[in-house]
Amino acid sequence: MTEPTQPGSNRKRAETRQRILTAAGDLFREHGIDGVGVDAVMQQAGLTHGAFYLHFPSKEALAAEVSQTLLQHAAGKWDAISRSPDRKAALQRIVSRYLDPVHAASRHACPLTTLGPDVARRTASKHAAGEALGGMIDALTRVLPGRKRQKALATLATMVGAVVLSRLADDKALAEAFLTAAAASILPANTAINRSASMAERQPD
Amino acid sequence: MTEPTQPGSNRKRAETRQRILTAAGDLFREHGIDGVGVDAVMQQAGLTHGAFYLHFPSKEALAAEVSQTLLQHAAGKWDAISRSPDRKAALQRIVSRYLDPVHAASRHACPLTTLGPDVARRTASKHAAGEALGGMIDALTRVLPGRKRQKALATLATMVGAVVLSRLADDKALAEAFLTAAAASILPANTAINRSASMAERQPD
DNA sequence: TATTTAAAATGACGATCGTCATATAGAAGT
DNA sequence: ACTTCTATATGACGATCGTCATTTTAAATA
Repeated sequence: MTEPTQPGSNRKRAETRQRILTAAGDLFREHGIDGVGVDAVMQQAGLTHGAFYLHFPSKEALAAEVSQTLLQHAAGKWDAISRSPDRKAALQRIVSRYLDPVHAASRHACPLTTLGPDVARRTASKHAAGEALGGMIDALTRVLPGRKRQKALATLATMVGAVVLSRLADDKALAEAFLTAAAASILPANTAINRSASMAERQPD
Repeated sequence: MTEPTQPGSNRKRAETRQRILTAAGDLFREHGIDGVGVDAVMQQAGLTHGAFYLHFPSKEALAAEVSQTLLQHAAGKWDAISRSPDRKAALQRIVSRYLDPVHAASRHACPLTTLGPDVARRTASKHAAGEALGGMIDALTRVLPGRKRQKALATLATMVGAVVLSRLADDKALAEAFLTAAAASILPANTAINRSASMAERQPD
């Protein structure tokens, strides 16, 4: 037994690394990647800024790994749900969670909607996020009636756009209207949206 | 004729202001609002950074006005097109231009797709963009079959999301697939997409 | 307990950030 | 030609940016 837990104290090292990663994930989504400095990330992780370079070679590398981690987490959840035998219920669950007003407005909203353009501008982040994005598309394809990939692409676009616009709307009623309109256009007519029934958008007929 | 052009040299002043505005519009869309400094904006406008505060009280105010201006420009174009008697052709024109692969990937893509989250984080910018956003929704409502506002909200979400995802996709084929999938889901089945017919997404059946 | 090793803290670097006080220059009006 | 005004340029401020060399702390080994 020369290595009880790991060669060195590798476990603690990995834990610290993970703390930095989650701190950055929260702050990046809230203020944008360029809106957050390395020192703010380290402070939130409970360390001083100098220790950052013990764990990551650069802020750019951190951004790439955050993009990947955040998106992989979302893709994993979708993947699990999408393997349910009741595909109709699975789709309903994915969509209504994604478009839930509280979740859409929160700091933990999908990174595609809070960091999309930021990631798109960074080659490394873009590439790191590629695989997870594919996973989300696959999960959506699996639960959509017809299982057409093209439909999944359009559906994902509708969901992402609705949350982006909902966050951008200055008026609360409009913010919710984007979400319910997107849900109505994706879900079959009979299934309703489940959470926080707000019905902010009223339309004759 | 005591004021041939304007009281002072107000015309030149307004021109300079406009140059700053367009320079900021280009740079912000390319690098994000937080990714561009005041001096970079002024340099692109052909001035030194100190003169900035002759025209704007702060970078925050500039960001708000840029958001408003860029979105108003887009809303104006949509509004004009949407008043065409041939509503079907108008819709086709708006959608196929927005989802054109060259335009979507360009530096001049819709500010909703390049600056959406940046604007959403800034109260002033958010509020400044509100009216123009309403104009875009109205224009879309006008040309959509049924003229339902709810449908317009979902359609706008699909368009915005498709361009965001297209810019984020690391693979060119996927980038174009998002755009054509969105167009196919918005436009009636018979109308086809007009530009740069690439057909990157192939699907049996 | 003494020694080795790895993680975190400290403090500094050059650059850039947003902001502004001051100086210059050039046009307008007399 | 002389004065007034206003647009722009200059240069500086404190703060923060990303990065890293150096030192301190603490854990593991002997």
